[in-house]
Parts: sequence; C-alpha cells; structure tokens
Amino acid sequence: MKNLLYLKDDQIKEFIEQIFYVYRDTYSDPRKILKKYSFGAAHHRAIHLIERHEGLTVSDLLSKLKITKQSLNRVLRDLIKNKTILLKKGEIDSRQRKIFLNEKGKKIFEEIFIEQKKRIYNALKNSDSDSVIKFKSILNKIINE
Amino acid sequence: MKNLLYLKDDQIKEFIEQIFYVYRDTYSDPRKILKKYSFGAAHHRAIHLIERHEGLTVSDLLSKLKITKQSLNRVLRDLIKNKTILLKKGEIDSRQRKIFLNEKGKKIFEEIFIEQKKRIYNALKNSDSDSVIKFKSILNKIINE
DNA sequence: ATAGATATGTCAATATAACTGACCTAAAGT
DNA sequence: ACTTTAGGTCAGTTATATTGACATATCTAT
Repeated sequence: MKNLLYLKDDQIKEFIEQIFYVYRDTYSDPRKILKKYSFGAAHHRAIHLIERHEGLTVSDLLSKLKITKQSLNRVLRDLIKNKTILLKKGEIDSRQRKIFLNEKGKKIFEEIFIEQKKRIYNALKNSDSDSVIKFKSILNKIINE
Repeated sequence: MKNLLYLKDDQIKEFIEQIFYVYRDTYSDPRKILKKYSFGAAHHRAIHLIERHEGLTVSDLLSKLKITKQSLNRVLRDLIKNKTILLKKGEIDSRQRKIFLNEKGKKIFEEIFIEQKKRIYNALKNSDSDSVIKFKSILNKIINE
C-alpha cells in the first residue's frame, strides 16, 4: 500500500467510524413515521429501494439488500398486507415478480423521505457542486470496490 | 429549500441509497473473521469504537452506538468473557468504567481492520488529497446535522 | 418433449440484536 | 441527608436475520 498521508490507518479508521454514524443517523431520522405504520428499518430499506427502482424483481431487491429471500419475504408480505406495494408478473418472464409502490406506498415513501432528506440537504446546501460530485464519486468507488 | 440542481430530490434519494450500500459493504467485509471469535456486527461496532477512543466510558460508548445500556451490556459481557476488553474504574469519578482493548483485543481489532480497510483504501488510493478532504467534510456535516 | 435450471414462495427452527420496564448498588453532587 | 448519576442486571418481548428443506411454476437447452 502506498504511504499517502491522507491514507494512513488512522484516517481510514476514522472513515469507518464516520460511515457508521452517517448510516445510523440517516436511517434513524424517520423512525417515528415508520412506527406509525408498524414498519421497521427492514421495511424502510425495502421501500426506499423499490421507490428508486420501480418494477425491480424480487431477486433484484435481494441482491441490493443482501439478505436471504426468507428474510425479504416477511418484509414483502407485510408491505403487501398493508397495501404499500404490489407485485406484477413479468411480461417476458412470468416467473418474475416486479415490485411497485402503489398510491398508498408512494405517500408513505414521501412522508419518510421528507424526514430523511433534511439531514442530507442541510449538509450539502452550502457545499459547492464540485464537492458534491466528488463525494458521490467516492461513495461509488467504495461500493464498487 | 434552494433549488440547486445537485440537490434535487433524486440526487438526495441516490445519496440515501448509496449510504446504505457503503455501510452494508464496509461492515460486512470482516464478517468471517468476526465469526471465528463468535462475534457479530454488534461486537464489531463496539470494538471499533473502543479502539478509536481508548478509555472511553460506558456512557460515551452508549451515546456513540445509540443503543440501550441493556443491549450494550450483553456485548460488553461477551467481550470481557472473551478477554478482548477490560474495564478500569475512573480515577476521578469511580462510578465510571473506562473501556480498553487488552492485548488480545488489539490483535483481534487488527485482524478485522485489515479486512475492512481494503475497501476504503482501494476506493481512495487514486483520489487526490483535496477530494478526500471534501469527502470527509461532507460526512462530518451529515453527522453533525 | 423432456430434463435441468431458475424465480419465487413457504415452513420450521434458531440466532442475533435490539427493545421496554423494573429494580439495584455505589459514588457524586448539592 | 437527599437527589442525581453511572453502571449493572433480571425478565420478557420484538425485529430482523439465519439455515435447511421443500414446493411450484416457468424458462432454457438438448
């Protein structure tokens, strides 16, 4: 490993710590709203990914969440029972189930998102465009590493 | 809210998604090593914070983890039983317990860290110092928002 | 056409990590 | 002396994940 000052172990340890805090805070802000619908963190993550990738299949969602299908199934069952999402058979491959938010789901998502966005928005509002682009680029590099 | 192009809702939704992936991947890399010691994610987070803040008190750790003391207590008990950490009475305030990694704990931490650092290191090694500074600054803004 | 692979769903048991609520001791602070 | 704080613990519960086995429908390839 190269001996760059800004890549000393202490710096990396600090990043690992900060990543935990960022995740912890970003996903805990809308907890009260989720509770209103008897949803937990697992439902939240699923709803977010479904909103971002409307029509994704069950296995798409599995590979994004990286949990087992048995775990996901509980969550999807809850969301279906609650009329938050709906599943449509794939037209090309009818084994697939494509997942969509229905109207109620979209409203719940918006309610969650309003709470959750504040933290990110306020953190970025005084940053210049270049900083934001670089921030995003590093996040992507970490994910695709 | 200002109507900056790079702060549109879609951009913020993407950040929320990326933050999840970054946390998911960064903390799942050393899972096998943790399992070797019968530790889980909760032990990992505690060990990391203790290494970063040697001598922190139980309540310091609680406020970093943001879990209940009953939850933390299970984790600390396991770590003590395993001889990974030790608690010392505070000299000034003897109600406090200051938490340290002992020799075994330091070794386990290093083993975990070697696995965990790769992802961050590889993501940052080709970034310039300015990008890394900006990345860190935005992480901090998100946490302190 | 049929054999094998894939996408999804489900049952059951278990593990992990969190929660609430109650209660306790020891040591500070006032 | 009284109250507050730091920490520990018991008991019960909930949320989220796991492993393993098995079932069904559909697609793909020979």
